[in-house]
Amino acid sequence: MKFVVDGKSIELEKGKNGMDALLLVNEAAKKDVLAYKLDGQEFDLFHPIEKEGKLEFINKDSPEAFHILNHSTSHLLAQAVHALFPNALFAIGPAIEDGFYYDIDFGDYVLKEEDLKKIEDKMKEFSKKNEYIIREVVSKEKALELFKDNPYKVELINDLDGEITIYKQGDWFDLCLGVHVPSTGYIKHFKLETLAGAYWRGDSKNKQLTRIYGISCFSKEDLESKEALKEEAKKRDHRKIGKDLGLFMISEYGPGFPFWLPNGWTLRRNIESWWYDISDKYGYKVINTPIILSKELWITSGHWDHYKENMYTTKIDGRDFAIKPMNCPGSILVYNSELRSYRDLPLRLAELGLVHRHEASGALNGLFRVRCFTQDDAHIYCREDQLEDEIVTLLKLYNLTYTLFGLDYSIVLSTRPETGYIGSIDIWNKSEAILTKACQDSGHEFKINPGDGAFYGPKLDFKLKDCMGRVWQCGTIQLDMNLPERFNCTYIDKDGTKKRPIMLHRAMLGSFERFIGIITENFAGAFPCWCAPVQVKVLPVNNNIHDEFAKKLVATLKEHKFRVELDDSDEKLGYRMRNAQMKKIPYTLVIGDKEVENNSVTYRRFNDEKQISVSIDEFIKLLSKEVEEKTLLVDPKNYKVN
RNA sequence: GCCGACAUAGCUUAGUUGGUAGAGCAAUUCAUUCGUAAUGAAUAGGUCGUUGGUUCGAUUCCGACUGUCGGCACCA
Repeated sequence: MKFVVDGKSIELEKGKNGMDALLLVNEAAKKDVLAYKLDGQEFDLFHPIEKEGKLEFINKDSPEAFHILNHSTSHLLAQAVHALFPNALFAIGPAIEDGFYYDIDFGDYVLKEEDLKKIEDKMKEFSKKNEYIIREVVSKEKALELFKDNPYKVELINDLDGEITIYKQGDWFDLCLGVHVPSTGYIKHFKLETLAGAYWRGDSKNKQLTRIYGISCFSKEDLESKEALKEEAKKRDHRKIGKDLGLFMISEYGPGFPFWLPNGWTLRRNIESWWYDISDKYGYKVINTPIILSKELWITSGHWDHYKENMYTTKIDGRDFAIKPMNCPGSILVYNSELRSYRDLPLRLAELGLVHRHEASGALNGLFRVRCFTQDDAHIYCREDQLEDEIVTLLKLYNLTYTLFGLDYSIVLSTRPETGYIGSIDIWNKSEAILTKACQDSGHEFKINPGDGAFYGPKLDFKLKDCMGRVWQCGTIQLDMNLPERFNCTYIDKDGTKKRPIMLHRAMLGSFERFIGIITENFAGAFPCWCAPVQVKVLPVNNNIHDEFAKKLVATLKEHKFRVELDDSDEKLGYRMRNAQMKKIPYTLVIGDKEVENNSVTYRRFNDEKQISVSIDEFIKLLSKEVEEKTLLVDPKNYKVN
C-alpha cells in the first residue's frame, strides 16, 4: 500500500488485517498515534484499508484526538454500567464539545450520584485490562439479532442502511460508527461529572433517559486544567457576582421576574444612556409603546396563533388584551400612524421595549432566561435600494458595540427555507446577496446556515464569544416580509404609487437582562469605569483628621458627575481597601496627611497594586478621559478571579 | 413542562442509628484612629422553605407543594 506522509510517498506491506501496516507506520512516525486520516476521512488505527491516498496521523495533540478519546470513554462507561447494572438499556453515547455523555434507560432504578463513583471505579478496572477496541462489520440482520433486547438500538439499526459496524472491547460490544482509540488502556484520565435527564431522540414526547456526563483527557494535567476552567466559570457566575455586588435579585414571589438593585440599576442606566447616545448618532428615532395591547393586534400580527401559550393575557372592560411578547406590532402602529413618503425612509424606530413571555419554569436561569425583559429593539423601514447601506451601517454598529464590551463574535446568515416561505424569490435572493456581501466585506468570521431562515425572511445572528470561550447568541438582524404585509404598511413612492417598505428587526444586546448577565461573567464583575456602578471609593487614613478633606473631595468628584462613595468606617485601612477591591471598584483613593498637605490624591486602580499620587485636577482629568474613552477596566481574557 | 438533586441566621455553611441547632463573614455596641486585601471584645440574629403524615417526640423518616440548581424539551 502506498501512503503520502509529510509530502513523501511511502510504501508499506499490508499485514493480516491492515492494522499491522499502520502499527508499522506508527512505529515509523514515532508518534503517539490513535487513529489516522486518509484523504481527510478518519479511521481507527485497526481499520483495514485498501486504497492509497494522503495519510495523516491523529496523535494525541491533534484537534480530533480529544473527540475520539471522549467517544471511546463513553463506550468504557457503557461497559462499566453494563457490568454493574446488567438490565440497563443503552441508547446513544456520543462525544460532545467538552466531553461525552451516554443516555441510558435504567428501568425502574433511579441512578444516584454515589453510583457514579462505583461506575468510575469499574471503568478504571476495564481501562487497566487494556483490551483492544475492535471494529467489526456486520449485516443488518446480524445487528438486529445482536441487539434484539434493546429497543433503542433496534430503532437506530432500522434507520441505518448499508454497512453496520459494532465495536468490541472484551465481551462488551456496542453499535457505533467509530472512530475509537486502539485500546481501553488509552483511557486513563476521566471523570463522571453529572447526572441529567434527556429525552430519547431529543423529543419531549418520548421517554426520558438518564444521561451521564463525563470528560476524558490524555493527561492528568489536561483534566485538571479543564476542571479548573469550570471552577473559574463558577466563580464568574453572574448569579453569584450579582449577589456579591448587589446587582439584582429574584424573589420567590416572582420566579423569572428580576429585581434590579441599586448597583445593577446604575450599571444598566449607564448602558442605556450609552444606547440612547448611539441611537441618536446612528439616526434612530426612539419611541416607547404600551406593554398591554388588545388581542386583535396579536391576531393580526400572527403572534397569537403561534405563541398564545407563552403570552400573558388580561381582560379590560370585557375585552381581551395581551402583554406584549414583542415590540414589532407596536412599532408598526407608529409607522402606520402617518402617511409615509419615500423621502421619510429609511425610518429607524428604536425602543427599549419591555416584553413578557411565559417561559417554562424549568427554563428559567438567573438573568439569562427570564419572563420579563427589555430588548434594545429597533425596526428599520426602508426601500429596497436602501437595504445595502442599512446593513453595512448595522454591521459597523454591531462591531462597535461588541468591541466596547470586550466580546468577540461571529456572524451566521440563515437563508431561505426550502418550503413554507413567503415573499418573492427575487427579494429573497437579492437580500441574501446583500447580507452575504456585507458580512464578507466586514471581514468578520462568517458562516451560512442554508435554509435556516424564518419563513418571513433571512436573518443574521451574532454569536458572542466571552473570555471563557462560551458562545452566546445575542444580536440579530432579521428581514421581515411578513408583518408589513399583514399590517399593510406602505409609503408613497416618487411616482405617486403606494409601495411596501422592507422591514428590518434588529437587536444588538438582545435583552438588557441577558446581556448584563453575559458581561457580568465576561468581566467577572470588574465593569469598565464608564458603566461601573461605583467608580471611586475614598478612604481617609484617619477619619478624625482626614475626613473633612475626604468629604470635600467626594463632593468635588460628585460635581463632576462621578459615582463616588466615602468609606470612613471605624476600620483599618487594609480592611477598607480589601472591601473596595472585592467590590471591584475601579479607583480607590487613599487620603492621608500627604494628600491633605499637597491637595492631592493617591489612587490605586482595581487589580493593580501600584499607588500613584496626582493632584485632584489631574485625577479628574484622568477619570474623565477613561470614562470618555470607555476603556476596559481589566482585560477579561487575562483577568483571574480570586 | 420533564428527569434528578438541593432548601439550616442577611451571606457561606456544620449538624447520621429521630431528643427543637453550632461556626465564619456581615450587622449592632464598645474599645481602637490605623498608609493599601481581614484590629480586638461583647451583643443580637433561626417556627431548620411551606404543608400534611409516621412517632411519646421530626431540622433529621415519608408524601405533597413552592423555589433554586444540573440537564432535556422550548426560546417569536
